[in-house]
Amino acid sequence: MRILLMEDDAKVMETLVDYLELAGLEVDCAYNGKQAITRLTEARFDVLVADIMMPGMDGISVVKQVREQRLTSAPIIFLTARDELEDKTAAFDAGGDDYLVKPFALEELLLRIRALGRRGRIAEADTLQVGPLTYRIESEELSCHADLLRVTPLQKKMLILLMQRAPAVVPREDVESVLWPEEDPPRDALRSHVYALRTALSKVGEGAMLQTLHGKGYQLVCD
Amino acid sequence: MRILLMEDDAKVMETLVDYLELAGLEVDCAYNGKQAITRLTEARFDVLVADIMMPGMDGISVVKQVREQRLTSAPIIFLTARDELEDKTAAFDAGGDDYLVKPFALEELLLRIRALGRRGRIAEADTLQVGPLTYRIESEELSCHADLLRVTPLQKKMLILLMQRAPAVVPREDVESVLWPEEDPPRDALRSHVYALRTALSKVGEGAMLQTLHGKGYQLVCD
DNA sequence: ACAGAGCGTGAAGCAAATGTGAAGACACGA
DNA sequence: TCGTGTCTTCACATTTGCTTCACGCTCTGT
Repeated sequence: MRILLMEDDAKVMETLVDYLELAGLEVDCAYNGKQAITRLTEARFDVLVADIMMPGMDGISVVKQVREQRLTSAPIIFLTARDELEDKTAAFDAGGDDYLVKPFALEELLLRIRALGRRGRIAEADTLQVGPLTYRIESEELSCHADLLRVTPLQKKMLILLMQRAPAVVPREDVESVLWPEEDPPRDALRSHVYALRTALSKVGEGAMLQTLHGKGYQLVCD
Repeated sequence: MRILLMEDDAKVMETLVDYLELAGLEVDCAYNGKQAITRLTEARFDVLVADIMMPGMDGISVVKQVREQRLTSAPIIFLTARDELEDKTAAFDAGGDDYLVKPFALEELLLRIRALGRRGRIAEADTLQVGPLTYRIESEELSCHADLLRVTPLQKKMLILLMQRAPAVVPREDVESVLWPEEDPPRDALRSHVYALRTALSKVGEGAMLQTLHGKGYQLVCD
């Protein structure tokens, strides 16, 4: 089971990682919200564990963004030092699934991770499919019909995002914040990448799948 | 959202039922394990809430049986007076999804019910339909009969509003405040948009659906 | 029936968003 | 060091969508 930890305190992080790895989980770390979002676009996780108090962007905002952009459907467990009902409400409203108040037993965190992970893992797929497009998650291969799609890393990231959200319209801002999580998005780059991706899709006869919705964003359509 | 409560204490049960029903949930009661299993074979629930201490058959055994027999895949929340880690381990092992120690705030129970219920719930209606018109909410596609309806964003917004309220008459002021929520509505724009929308509907043979009520507003009619 | 307001119709104009393609900037490995 | 692949920028063309305007028709109340 793969876990993503969001925690700014290096010491706490180390304790958590040690314990969870000892328990046989694969653990990945993010020390702030931006790192977390980046990791989420790169890999798949079964459960997210987020400290609510983090510098720059608090955990709740991160989770809100993650849920709104549907970066993952994995369950999320919040950690916090405060035991106030308002905090809990905010956490659950943001899309959290569980809430642990410090200090807590590490065993209990493990229990709750396993309980939530068990739930989501049932319906996990190993490929993403939209019409003739296929993305094999393990090998990270993109293909259309039977042909391998040759695209650059950024274009691949963009196409995967569109496939994850298909057939929904993905706002341009969402695409930008996934492609450039750290900095401000470059001025005209997105247009060029969309153009390039569409050209690549045209070569396998599916250029029309990538639609622009003027003023809104982009969308993958079938037929 | 439908909840099944398993609780042997009638007083506690009453408190829980009152609170949860006030919060808008549909609540069903079982005073022991056998009743619970019976109810589970009769109806579908989104979340189960089980007191661990119940006479005859304790909550954990009930849940074990429920999970083994796959009577439901709905998430289960345990209630208990004991805050021992072994109890929690047993609860999660049995197939529980959450664990609340008495005394707890009713609000917190509600939060956790909602968090878990949200996860499993069947998707809400995903299309809007008025006569031959269909709006697929996820892909944001408008179609008439089988043809895709090509309209501009503002026209789309207007048509969706009319569909949502159909067959009611929508006052012009309402349309304007939806189309231009921030500023004052432009002087003659609405008329042009209605005209354009009606033209678009005519192309698929449904121009007559969009009716004008002189001095009142607009309306979608079928036949 | 009459005046005035509301509405239909179609064209025109404008600003913003997007498409397009080439050229430059940059990092990285051979 | 060079070459390669990738990302970004820029300039220009094109499209899209919104608003305005002019003109004539329709409806409503008196």
